[in-house]
Amino acid sequence: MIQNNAGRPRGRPRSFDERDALEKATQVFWSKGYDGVTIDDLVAGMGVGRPSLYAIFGDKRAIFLRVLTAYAERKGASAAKALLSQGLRDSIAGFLRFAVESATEKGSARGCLLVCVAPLVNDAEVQRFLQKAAAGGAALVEGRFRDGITAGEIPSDFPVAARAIQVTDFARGLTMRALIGTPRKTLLSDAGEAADLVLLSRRGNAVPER
Amino acid sequence: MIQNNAGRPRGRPRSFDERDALEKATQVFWSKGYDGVTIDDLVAGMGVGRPSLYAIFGDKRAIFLRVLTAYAERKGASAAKALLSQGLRDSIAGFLRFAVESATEKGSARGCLLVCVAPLVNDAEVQRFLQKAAAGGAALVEGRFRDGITAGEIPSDFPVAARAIQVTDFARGLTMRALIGTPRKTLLSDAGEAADLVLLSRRGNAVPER
DNA sequence: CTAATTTGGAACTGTTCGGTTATATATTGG
DNA sequence: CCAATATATAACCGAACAGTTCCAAATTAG
Repeated sequence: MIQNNAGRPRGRPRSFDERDALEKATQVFWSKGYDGVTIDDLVAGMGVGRPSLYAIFGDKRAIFLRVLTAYAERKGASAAKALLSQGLRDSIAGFLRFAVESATEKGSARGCLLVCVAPLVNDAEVQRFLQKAAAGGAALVEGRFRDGITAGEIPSDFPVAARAIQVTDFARGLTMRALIGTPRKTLLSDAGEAADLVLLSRRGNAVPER
Repeated sequence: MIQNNAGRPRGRPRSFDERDALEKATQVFWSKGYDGVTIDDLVAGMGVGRPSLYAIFGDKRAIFLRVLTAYAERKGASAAKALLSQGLRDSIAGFLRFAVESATEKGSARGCLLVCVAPLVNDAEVQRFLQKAAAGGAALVEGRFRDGITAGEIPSDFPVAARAIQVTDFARGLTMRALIGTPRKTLLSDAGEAADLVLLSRRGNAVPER
């Protein structure tokens, strides 16, 4: 009773790290899609034995939900960081560049779990989650636009909500094109031009570079 | 030997129409995704017996390739038609509106076989096809922009290639959002704003309505 | 009407899959 | 060292699946 604080949990210790196993599961779903993944794929990819997998993580759907939330959290944090660049144009360009880079990273599958694979999962809870995530992403960008207004980088009548959605739609488009094999170079260039476009004022003058 | 021109092909007549069966197969793949579809799904959905299915259409991959090409042809033709509206802004808006409407049609699955489903198919031939289709779509829009220059609707230095790609990226973004359940109304509104955006001149004045 | 031809339906076969069970292994508590 | 606990490995089971075979049904040719 006294010895067991911070002590190990009693029985045979696990041969895997739970977070690490979930990250590996992310790659499995990411590369094969939800329906394309079998339990054996997860067992092999996660380095967790079948019974342990069921006992600790649950079935395929439960694993996917955990993977999805963890992935969304990480990606959301990175995206928010990308938006923090000095200068509005660099922030938006950074956001889109991040989308492209993470969708074309070597050693990982192309595309994005949130953008490309999760939407095809036929599950109400997943769909709700994606709607929340999409709204969150747009809100993040919209917030950066608002800050840009405060900082005088864009006029106060800048249509922040509409442009924020357009930025996220661009991210989706670029990410889907990454999935079909469009080269990173092309997408990075397109991301830059998209950033320029969404910063055009309605009256038409491009936002000046900082 | 003389009677048999235009005559029926000899044995027991088919109980299904080949084109119709392929259209039904389209809906099956569209709603369930490639990996989510079993042969029994196709048998049930197409109204074709299992042995006939294999004999006439081949296996799942072969069916999907036929479905994909037929779908792309139809969709490409419809998209081209949508681009033919009088006035450039109506053309681009019509293109995006068509994307949204076909991705939110009642009685059909949401999203788009080309944009949402096919990119996840792990198949080199499918990927090549999608790259061609993507390039074709962008070329279609770019051609419309060029016509707009000729007609004096946009200045001659309008960045036709970049904006064409942006239009197709918007279409992808809108279509993916349709898939996760974004309401048609919202998407239609966003499509309109996207059309406005891509028609802004680089110096910033919106293209005047015709 | 009969033979030939083609499709349709049902059943069959070997494989893969999801999930569970039985048992061996590693660790803590006493 | 022994009991208790927790994980790992392997094997197992029924269901689902892909693809084929067999035979009945429908049609044409003669």
